[in-house]
Amino acid sequence: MPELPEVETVRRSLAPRLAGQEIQKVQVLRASAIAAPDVDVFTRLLPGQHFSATTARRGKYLLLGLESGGWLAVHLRMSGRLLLFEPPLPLDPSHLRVCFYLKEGSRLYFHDPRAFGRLWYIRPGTSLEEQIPALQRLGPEPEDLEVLHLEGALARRTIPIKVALLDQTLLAGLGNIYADEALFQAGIHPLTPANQLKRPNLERLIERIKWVLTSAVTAGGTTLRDYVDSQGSKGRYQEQLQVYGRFGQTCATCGTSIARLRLGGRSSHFCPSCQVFPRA
DNA sequence: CGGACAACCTGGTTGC
DNA sequence: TGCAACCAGGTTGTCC
Repeated sequence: MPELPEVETVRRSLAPRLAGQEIQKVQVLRASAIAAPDVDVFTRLLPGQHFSATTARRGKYLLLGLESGGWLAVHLRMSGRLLLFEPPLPLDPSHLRVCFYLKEGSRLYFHDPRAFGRLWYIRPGTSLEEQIPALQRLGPEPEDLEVLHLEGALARRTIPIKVALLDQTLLAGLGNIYADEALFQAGIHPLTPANQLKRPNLERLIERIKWVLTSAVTAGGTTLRDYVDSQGSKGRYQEQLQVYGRFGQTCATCGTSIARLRLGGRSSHFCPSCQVFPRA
């Protein structure tokens, strides 16, 4: 489900409501939802702790600060949701994976039908990178992305640019929806070998990536099916999608029928006229 | 190292 | 209607 804009929207909707709240009890309904430490340690160390006003996001990882100096880290993967509500539970209880009972009465729910999502408790004084190895391999945030970095990272990569954009070690936070949208806006065909893109094209691509992600954050993310923020509100960026999920519909720029192909196991949507495959 | 692909899970949609 | 096949916003591990 969530890419950078959705994770960021969850962070913003959660931060002010969670700050200062004390965890009274933690109930883990599916052990595999806890990546680290062991479930019994997780449920023992968190009660009594207070959420601080500090939250952060790195790529698609959401980081919730604790006053102890520790962190609760969350990756929503495909279908995860973090919701802060007063009881009763506003969701299908069969997909509830973790429940944090807060002292003031509300509850923080980790709800995840597909069960790919993961939570970590990072002890005070322990580095996030130590507990979450993927964090240290993460590429730059899109807002910090510079053309020289991208050019260097792609120099030996012959994979399609679309597949490269989904590689979180290259660039953190982009997923299938926004990769398709950014390539469309940059006029780049998704099959273009990554190392064939020259600097002007890369500059345009970077600019469009930043634009798409910023616009999507402003719109509160994209809700295709499941995604909602921590208050249950849907995003609105789906109204602005130009290619993703629009197979067979007309391109708003030129009227050509939007095409779809399978790349790296995922669907890619593009306009065959606006996004021209480079000639050898 | 780069690249292709299966695996992890569950539910919704499509097609016969 | 029933049921199999395929699809889904992500990441990781394995194999060549």
